Amino acid sequence: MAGEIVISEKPGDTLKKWRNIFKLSQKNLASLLNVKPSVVCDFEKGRRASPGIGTVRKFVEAMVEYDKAQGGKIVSSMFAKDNNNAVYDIREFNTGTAIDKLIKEIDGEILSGNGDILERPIYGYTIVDSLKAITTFNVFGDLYGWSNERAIFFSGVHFGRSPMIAIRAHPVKPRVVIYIKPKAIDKLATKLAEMERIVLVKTELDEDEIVKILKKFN
Amino acid sequence: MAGEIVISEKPGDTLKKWRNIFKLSQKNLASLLNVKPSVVCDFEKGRRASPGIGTVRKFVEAMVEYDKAQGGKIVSSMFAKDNNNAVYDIREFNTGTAIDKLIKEIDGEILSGNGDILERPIYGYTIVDSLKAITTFNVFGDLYGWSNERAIFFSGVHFGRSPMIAIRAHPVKPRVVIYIKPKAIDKLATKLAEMERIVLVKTELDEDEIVKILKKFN
DNA sequence: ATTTAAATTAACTAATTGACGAACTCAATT
DNA sequence: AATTGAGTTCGTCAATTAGTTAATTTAAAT
Repeated sequence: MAGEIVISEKPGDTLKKWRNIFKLSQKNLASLLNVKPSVVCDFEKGRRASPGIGTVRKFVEAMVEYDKAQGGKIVSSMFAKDNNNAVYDIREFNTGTAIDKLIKEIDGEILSGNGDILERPIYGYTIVDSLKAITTFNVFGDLYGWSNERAIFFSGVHFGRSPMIAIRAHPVKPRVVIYIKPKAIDKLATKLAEMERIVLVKTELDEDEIVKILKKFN
Repeated sequence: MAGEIVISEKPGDTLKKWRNIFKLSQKNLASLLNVKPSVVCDFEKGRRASPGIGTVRKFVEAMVEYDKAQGGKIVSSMFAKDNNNAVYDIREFNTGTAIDKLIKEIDGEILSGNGDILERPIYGYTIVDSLKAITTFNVFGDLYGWSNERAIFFSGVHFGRSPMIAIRAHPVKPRVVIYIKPKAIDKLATKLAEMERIVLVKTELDEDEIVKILKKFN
């Protein structure tokens, strides 16, 4: 939404489009923003060719909040992630974190990967239930946040075979794959990790502990 | 990327993060933008609390173009859609188009849906090969662009059963489903469409013709 | 044909941005 | 110890934005 507005040729048109989707009049939206309706019009008509991102944010937030107050129909149909409880947590960092530093923090054991790959920075992570991830339709598209310079945690791992096969099949690859309390590690998993030059790690911490630790990163 | 910058608490930090991902120095990026390095720094350090979206766009575009010139490594690993040829076309409109108007334009026959639902506006469409869509991992997550107020075209339809079942299973639903040259129409398909209050349509035009027609919409 | 609501336009401030350039810090080389 | 390079800080200034009021046009609905 915000991204579309910024990138679009005519931000005003896109703003208007969204206002319509949220079924708001200019007056209506203006009052949510505590400004006069003419302001809304000016932006939509492109009189302000390049609004500040603060303004865009205000617009977006006002509409989303309004929708939330009405029961959140529109937004919840847009981001149906809630229904998809395969993803346990997903977050982006603002500064890069070296892979080996992350591994140390979560008390991880390296199964595959060495040398300078371990010093590469990553910029986010995803924690996902491997079974649900594979059985659910829309997971693999949403698994990756903004960049693929990230870590993916899999919980509910038996032998670690399926997750690596899925990664192998998927065009976008993470830098690090971490198995949470795996029962065992299949040979093929490490082999595939090597082929893809992905750092493969296991940890005995559980999801909650991991999230708590990763909160420290920014 | 652009969206993340706009939304983030500290746009400067996020800009910096992306500059690092693209492996550019401030000086380097500045020269791509034809400005002095101090300008880049001022933005990253947040001296301009709310830069204009034009500025953000310039930054993003400069980095993406630079990457493209280098072979597009970073961007292509981010957006790996090309590899996924299940999606034939996907686009957003800026203004809403009434469903019945669209149906008329593509010479469609309504199989399910009536009354005021047909006047609802939609804001985009996706054309997808139904077989590939179902066999490919990451399609159903990416099928929807920015809003679900859209039409989905399925090509390669035999009885129209599987696509509707998939839609039934998926948490986000389109407003209109259009089968391109279906061999036949399963009863269950129309029943499911009614249940979901989705307008179901068939057309005898092929993908190319449809795209050509939809180009007119904005 | 009238009325009303919604949207657009215009004229005008005050605040902020977008840009420069010069001076400065802080590591890393040499 | 001197030099380079990357990044930071800041005073300055024209251009633009964010906002106001008020008048005007468009579009719907009686």
